[in-house]
Order: sequence, then structure tokens, then C-alpha cells
Amino acid sequence: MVTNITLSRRERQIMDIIYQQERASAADVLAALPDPPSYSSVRALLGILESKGHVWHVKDGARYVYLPAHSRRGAARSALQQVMQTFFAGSVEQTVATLLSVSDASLSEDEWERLSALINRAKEGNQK
Amino acid sequence: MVTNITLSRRERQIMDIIYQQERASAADVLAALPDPPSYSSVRALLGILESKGHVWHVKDGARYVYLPAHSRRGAARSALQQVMQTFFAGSVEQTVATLLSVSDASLSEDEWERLSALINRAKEGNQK
DNA sequence: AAATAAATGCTAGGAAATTAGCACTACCTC
DNA sequence: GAGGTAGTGCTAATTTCCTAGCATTTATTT
Repeated sequence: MVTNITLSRRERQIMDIIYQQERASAADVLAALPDPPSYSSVRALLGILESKGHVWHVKDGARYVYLPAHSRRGAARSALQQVMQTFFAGSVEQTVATLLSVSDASLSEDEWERLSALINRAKEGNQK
Repeated sequence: MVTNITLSRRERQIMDIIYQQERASAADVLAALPDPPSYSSVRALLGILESKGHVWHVKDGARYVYLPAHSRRGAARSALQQVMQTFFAGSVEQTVATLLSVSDASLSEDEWERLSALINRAKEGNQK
């Protein structure tokens, strides 16, 4: 979920969709919106998001394709930070623990290996 | 950030505060709100959140203290899942990687140890 | 137990968000 | 290049959100 605390309900929903899909037309957004309004409404909201500087668009034939104006990476980081702050008093350890518990069964052996390597590498890097 | 996609802007801000503090009076919420409205407004919003079943309250002397209606744990899990889905296509590995990069410098040696142990334990548990 | 302080309940007005309609333009197909 | 399809721009109405005020109740203090 996009972290920006100033977005309205629909704006947030739409930003989520655009971040998830990386690029999305009005029709894409409409298809992905829960409890979808009219096509017309979606376009209006996209216009608002654009005027506020949250997205921009490129033309693809007849239609506009919308893209996030700020990096996915940055948005991801602040969303994580926000969740960590709200629910885990800023504790990385607890956050990771919960993340693992959410998806216990779904990791392949490979992924476990990589995850473990990731931590170890970070640990080393931090200590020297 | 509370994940519930149906909350309005203020409702979300308030839920964040209540989750973070675990329990909060109207005055506590007011103090923590960005761009704070009147005390009166805060109470009205708390009433709405209560009527929608997001919080409940207990009396503490003269005043109401509000508590989340749903477990912090559950809310945390779905918030994380949401972020993971939106920004990392559901990849735990990438999510953890970003989490680590957010807080590189801030972990003590101890915490690194525990984190590493955590992963290994989860890995083992998963493989057998 | 009276006075004061601090909280709540309720309600209504204003602001912001959300919606959809209609006129117009760009693209595509034949 | 004419007709049809699928998009956009703009605007106005409705709904939801947010706000604050005032009357009332509950606690606290002396």
C-alpha cells in the first residue's frame, strides 16, 4: 500500500495498482479497482493524480499509459518503513519474523538459501 | 500503514496512531495527528471508526480510551502482505532485502545474530 | 455537595472527493 | 478518406468526509 498519507481513498487504490503493474491505462486501472466506478471517473482521478504530480503519462496509440512519477524503490522503502513503525515499533527483526510467518510454506529451497545468504552478507557488511 | 483499503484519509491516519500506541484517548490521537483538526473532529472520527467496527473503547475515569478492534498481529500481517504484493510482486526475498537496506546501519550485532538465527530456524522448519 | 474541569453526544454546515455525462478528437479498418 | 471505435477534456451534480459548536454528563477538587 502506498504510504503517502495525504492521498484520498481512491487515489491510494489507484496508486497501488499503478505501482503493482508499473504502467497502466485507464482501462487497466478500472479493471483492477475494487468496487469499480465508471470509466469516466477513473480517468478523472488519473487526471487529478497527474496534476498533483503522482503519476505522468505517455501516449500509446490513442491512449494514455500512466506511470508512477516517483521511483518504485523509494515508494517501497517508505511504505515498509511506515508499516515497520506502525506495527513493530521500528524493529526490523520483528518485521522480518512476521514476513516469514506470512509466507512460510511458499518458499522454495532455493529461495531460503538466497534469503539466508542475504542476511549473512548484510551482517558481514555491517560489522566491518 | 493500516492496509484496509476502504478507510478514508483521516480514518487511516487515526488507525495508524491507535495501532502504534496500542491504546489512545482522543487527546492522544489529536496530539499525534499530522495537520491536526479540532478535538471535536477527532472525537467524531473516533465515533465513526467505532460504529464501523474498527475500534472500541473502554472507560478510564472520565474518558474513553480507544483500542483496535482487530488484532495488531493480523493487521500487521495483512499490511505487510499488501506492501509485498504492491511493490515486490509477492517476493519475500526482495521485501526482506529492501527492509534490510532501509535500516542497514541501525542494527546491533546482537540483532543481526538473532535475525540470522531466525532465518535459519525458519529454513529448517520449512524443509523437514 | 457545589463548583469547576473535562469529558461525551449530537447535529449541521462546508469542503473535498467521487461520480458520470456529453462533446470532441485520434486512431484504425475497410 | 469515410465510418466506426476507442480514446480524451471538461464540467456539473452527488456523495462522502471532515469539521466545529453547543448542550449535556461525568469526574474531581475543595
